[in-house]
Amino acid sequence: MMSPKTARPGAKSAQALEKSLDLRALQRTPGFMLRLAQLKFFEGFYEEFAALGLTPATYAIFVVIRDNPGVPPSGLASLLRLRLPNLIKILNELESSGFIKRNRSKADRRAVELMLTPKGAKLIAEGARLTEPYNQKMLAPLSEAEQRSLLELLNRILPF
Amino acid sequence: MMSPKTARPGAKSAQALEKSLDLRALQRTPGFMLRLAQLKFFEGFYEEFAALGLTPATYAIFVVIRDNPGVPPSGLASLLRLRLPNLIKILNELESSGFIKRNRSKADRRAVELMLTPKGAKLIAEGARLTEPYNQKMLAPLSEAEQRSLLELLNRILPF
DNA sequence: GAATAATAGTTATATTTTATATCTATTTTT
DNA sequence: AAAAATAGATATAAAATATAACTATTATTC
Repeated sequence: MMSPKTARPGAKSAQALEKSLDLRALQRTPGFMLRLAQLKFFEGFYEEFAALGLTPATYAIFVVIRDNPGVPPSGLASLLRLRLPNLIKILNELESSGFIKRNRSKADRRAVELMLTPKGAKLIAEGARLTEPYNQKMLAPLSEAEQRSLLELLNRILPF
Repeated sequence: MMSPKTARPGAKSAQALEKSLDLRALQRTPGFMLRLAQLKFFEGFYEEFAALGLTPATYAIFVVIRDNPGVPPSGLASLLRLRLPNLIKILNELESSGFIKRNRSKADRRAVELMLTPKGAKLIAEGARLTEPYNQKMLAPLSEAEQRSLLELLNRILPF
């Protein structure tokens, strides 16, 4: 078995250095830990869903439209914490790719009602099949009960 | 008492709309909830620490240097999940503002050792006083035990 | 009921954040 | 000694996010 050939005794790899640092203050900082956890989930997401071309944002958009056909862009934007112009850009792409459809509301002709096309419904159905294994991989260090607990605590600190 | 004057019966405010949407799928999606929680913490952070000129990133940088004087930029970058060039830009500002100091390592003259100046130490000490009330505000819906639990679960799914 | 204001959606653009490519100086490897 | 690797830094590109302004429609006000 080959021992790691660290030429100079004092030298430390990035990983070794992390282990030797005093990180206790950051570990007790919820905002920082949330950021790291979120980065981990996003990186994992791109790996898992790359084949389908889904991003975290489009995944959420698809799910909300699927469960709430007719939802307006403004509702979607405020829910997902996206600025409306940035969401519109994404919706334009999703529509021109044939995944969603925009209908003008009859009651208020300014308003737009969003819905999935069959093609969009198929895509998010495929994505949904990857969701469980992906979540399990991300939360692997936690028991089922702990996973539920984490989710519940997160829900509690958020408005809905 | 004035009733909200919604002229047209069918109309819904953004908030009312959120309440009427089916969000159960997203609520069971840890990655999405983590993102929302992180956004909440960041927004709250900017409000709370704006007077000190601290951002989430500079706060973390100060804390790590404070607890680990001599830490190199590369170690800091990998720990905070920042690309080195982006961190360097921040370090340049912090140094030219007199908050941190760069020393060339004697053992390896490529390496840089970071430390706080007295001015920097004072700033993070002031910031530290705001930390507890800020965290309490962000986590207000949770009991003390639940707050500890959330923190522990987050620590468990992360590498260190 | 005509003028005024407000709203939903959209486009264009600016700002900020994040990532990549390249360079110097130094150290390690061969 | 030459070649390769490393730490830091600079310049630049790409991506994400925010602001301003416009159109069409609906609501308000006088």
